[in-house]
Amino acid sequence: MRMRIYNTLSKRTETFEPIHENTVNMYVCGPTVYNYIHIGNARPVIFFDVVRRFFEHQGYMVNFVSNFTDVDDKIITKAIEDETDEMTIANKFIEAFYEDARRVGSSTKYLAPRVTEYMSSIISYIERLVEKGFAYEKNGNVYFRVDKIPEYGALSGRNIEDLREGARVEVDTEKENPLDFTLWKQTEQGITYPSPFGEGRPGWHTECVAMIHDIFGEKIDIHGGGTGLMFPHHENEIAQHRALAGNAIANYWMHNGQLNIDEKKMSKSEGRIILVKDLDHDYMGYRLFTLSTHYRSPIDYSDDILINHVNEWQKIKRTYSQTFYQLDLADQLDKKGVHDSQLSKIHQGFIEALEDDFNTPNAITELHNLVKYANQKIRERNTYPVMRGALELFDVFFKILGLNPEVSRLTKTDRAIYMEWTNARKNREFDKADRLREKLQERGIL
RNA sequence: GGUCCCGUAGCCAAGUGGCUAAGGCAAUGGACUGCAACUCCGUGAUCGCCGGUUCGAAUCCGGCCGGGACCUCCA
Repeated sequence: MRMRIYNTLSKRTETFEPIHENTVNMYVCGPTVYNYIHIGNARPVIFFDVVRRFFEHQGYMVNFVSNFTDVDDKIITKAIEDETDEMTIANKFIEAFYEDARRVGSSTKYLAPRVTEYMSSIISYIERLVEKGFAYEKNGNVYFRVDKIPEYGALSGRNIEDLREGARVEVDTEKENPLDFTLWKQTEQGITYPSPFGEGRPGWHTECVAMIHDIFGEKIDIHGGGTGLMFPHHENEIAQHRALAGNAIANYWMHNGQLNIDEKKMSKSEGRIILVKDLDHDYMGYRLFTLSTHYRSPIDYSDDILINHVNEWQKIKRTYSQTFYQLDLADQLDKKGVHDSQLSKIHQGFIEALEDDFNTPNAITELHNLVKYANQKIRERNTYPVMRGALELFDVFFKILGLNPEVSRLTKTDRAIYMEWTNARKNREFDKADRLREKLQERGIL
């Protein structure tokens, strides 16, 4: 079976055809580093990590790139507030981002270009847009001529006419068209960079296309990000790249739905915001929660819903560790597992779910099926080869989903306590058995 | 005002024209257990409402009700 991906640009589910055989070149819009990330920011961090893991599992070589926006008004404001410089703020929150990404189980081993490292590329990209007549300079500011791109709006399902009608009264009369967006901004406050248009800063929309152009040198396979970026950010990226290269930069555009809190969009001003670092629950439970809804649907966060998934994760983890420990106790951990028809069926269901536009909820259903099956085998006697097979399958699923049960081999002490407990129960020494049981529970073995 | 999305059991959620509408959490009955926990087996749905298309609709079309997003460099 081939992978199928819903392409926001065509509004259809398409079979994935890589540009280069067995390779996936993908780019995901990263954060503006002026604050700790919130749980909504974590959704793409988790989801696209799974996308990468699954492609890799399917034998693709994945070149994953996700940027850091480290030049931005919000960073400047934050630097002034904290009486420091922009670089300090950016560095601090880049570190914090990596820490949060690891907390939620996502890999941080990928290329993460920063705007400050690509300034000359961004400037020359803008220059070329001006040369070709797609952009114009006014008083040190450079704007993109939206009218020059007939397809403008195709990604987000709008057209220039609708946008014009809906546009609020624009104070900025410098623009030829209120919909034109800023490529370069002449500024006095905060860090500035020299350019042929004067001292200033780049607008937000050029960095991704300039980086993709520089790093990949051509159109990429997948461009991803949150729905909130579809308009105007991704629309503007496409417009710029159509202007220079005549294509939409990426063959497949993927967008993850928004995360809401209590059915409303997260809002800092209304105090409805939860930072990843402040989430006082099991992060694997949070990851499971995120993956339990299809990525394109909005997802609603509440403490109750999260606890629901934290419990779910506890159960999965318990089954995994019980399978692991029982095999360990029987010295069967290093033997090869047997994959019976039931395990094969579960495995196949899991892969098919993910091939179908990354249907993680259905993949998780197969994980539950595996949990049930493993538990049944634990209760039966002499099923070690199948238990070992189940454990191997758990490992495959966990690797793809980025879940980590953190179970390691029993120590000598662990084994000794376990044996003692078994004996105490056999000898009907229940007081002793209860004390040992408590110990085993503390060690997470029971 | 313009554009668009969603409404499936107490909660989360899959399914988007066709066998008895997946799965999980919670609840509850039973089995297992020295007791318990864990686990296993069982128990739950007029698919927001009304109408239409069709041999057949949760799935398509229309209307209504309810919730939400975007049109402001918010993932």
